[in-house]
Amino acid sequence: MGLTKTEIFTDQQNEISLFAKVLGHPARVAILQHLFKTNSCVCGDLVNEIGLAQPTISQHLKELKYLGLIKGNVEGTSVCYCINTHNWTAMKTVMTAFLNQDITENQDCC
Amino acid sequence: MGLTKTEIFTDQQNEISLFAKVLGHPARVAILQHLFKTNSCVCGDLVNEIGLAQPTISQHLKELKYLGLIKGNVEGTSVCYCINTHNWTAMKTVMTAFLNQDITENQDCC
DNA sequence: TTTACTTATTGCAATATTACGATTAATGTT
DNA sequence: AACATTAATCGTAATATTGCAATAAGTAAA
Repeated sequence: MGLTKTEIFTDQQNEISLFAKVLGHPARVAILQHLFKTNSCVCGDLVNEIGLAQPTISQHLKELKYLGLIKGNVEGTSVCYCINTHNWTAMKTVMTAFLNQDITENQDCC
Repeated sequence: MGLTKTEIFTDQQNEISLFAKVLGHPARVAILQHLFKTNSCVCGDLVNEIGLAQPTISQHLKELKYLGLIKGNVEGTSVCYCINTHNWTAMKTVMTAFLNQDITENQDCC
């Protein structure tokens, strides 16, 4: 099937998994790290920085944009991409809450 | 192709994306949340709790185990699964460091 | 307007993921 | 041993993802 049954999970579970999924590819991790490092960036830079073809990078950027983690503005013939700090912070809040679930002393039972 | 070019990324980028990837399915998020909530759990409980078939749950458990986030011990005819707190903490450290990258004031340039 | 430059989109091939029925393996019970 | 119970594995179908060549679309400069 390859089709995730999202309807049987809570909105929260689906939200966490969607955020995690978009971070689940090293190219997208690399893109985000590069945007954090340089503050501002055009797509061409990313094609040079990362070793993937331009259409591939463009596709990854599209996914990051769809989830709202980055935004892009046209600047002449190129496009300036950067982190959407508001949405990044919101994502961080969701993910951190999940990662910081209480590990009680009863864990590691087996 | 469907084949990720891991060789062109850093070990850190690949590690982050692997952790994120395993969290990138709501069933695995739900399994982890259930293990956190109950401290100890057999697979049968998870099949009842989550609405997926037993082989599907078993497959998701296998992936979580492969990444080291959970461990399972045989207890009679059933298997007791629980969070591997040591590895969970290690994963949390890696992911938190990525999520907490500095957002400088120069961000949101576009 | 022609040319150059940059990014997006399309189309496609290859691999990966998700899900589950059927079966197997492993253990406990009678 | 025969049976019951539980989880893992196998096999398979359907969908998703990744990657890129080719092309299109958009803007700037000559």
